[in-house]
Amino acid sequence: MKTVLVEDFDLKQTLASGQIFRTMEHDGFHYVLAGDHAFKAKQDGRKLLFDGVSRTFLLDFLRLDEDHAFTLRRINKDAHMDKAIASCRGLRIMRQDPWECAISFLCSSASNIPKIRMNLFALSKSFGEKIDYDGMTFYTFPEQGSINNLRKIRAAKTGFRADYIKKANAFLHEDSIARISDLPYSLARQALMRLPGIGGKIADCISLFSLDHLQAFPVDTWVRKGMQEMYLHGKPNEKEITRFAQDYFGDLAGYAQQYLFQYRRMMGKS
DNA sequence: CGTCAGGTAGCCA
DNA sequence: TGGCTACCTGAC
Repeated sequence: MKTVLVEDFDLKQTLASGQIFRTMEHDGFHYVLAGDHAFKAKQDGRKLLFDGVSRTFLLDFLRLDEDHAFTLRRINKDAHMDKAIASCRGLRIMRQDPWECAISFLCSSASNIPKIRMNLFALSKSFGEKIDYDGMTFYTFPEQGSINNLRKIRAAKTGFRADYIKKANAFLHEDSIARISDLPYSLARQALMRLPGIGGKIADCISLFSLDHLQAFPVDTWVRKGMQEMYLHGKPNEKEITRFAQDYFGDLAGYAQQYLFQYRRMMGKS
């Protein structure tokens, strides 16, 4: 078991913030499946115990290489943010693989976390490769281009999203992903939105969680409600919400979104 | 049983 | 541009 010292980090909170879905708890550890990695981790105060991946991978994946206190100071703009930060302080935005992230959020439309999770475990089992880790059997996330059988995509209970997934599989090969990864935020967003099934919200999730565009501000139904109550009032449309958020929170708008959203979920508001 | 989800596309005014 | 609605499926 390896150890790394962490500051302003909360593993549980980070893994449970709706960024990734292929996780499970077992025997006091969090097991995380990401791409073809399987690892486990456990936090004890400032000590983060982990096994299964290199320290380099872990620090990058969990964004432990950034000065998080600085990030939090920059997004702490008002009393709402101050409260959210106080209760979610260790939440980090992870750095996922864009391909897995795209398929994950294609599964997310009009769905919920348990179901998205089920879809992704099923797709991995169907198209990925078996890996035995720590006495358990897991599956890697399918390689780019390999999710190419509509019948099997449907068998993963993806419903009306199945065609979107198949088309994304055809388009998102190594070259196109590399090209999109090199684009600035607004162009990457536009490029992603050319794929069927990817609108503004999903494009923003992919931008924020896998392309290092921390200014991306995904607006889903919960964020819309929250922003309406806290900042905008009336009936703002998605464009107005986004514009406000990016003006107000600046280039870390996505971080602010994660905190407001997570805080709201913790408070159990609906 | 209906209703409803962490959205999007397609259709219509 | 703005306002509908259908869409698979599982969970109340």
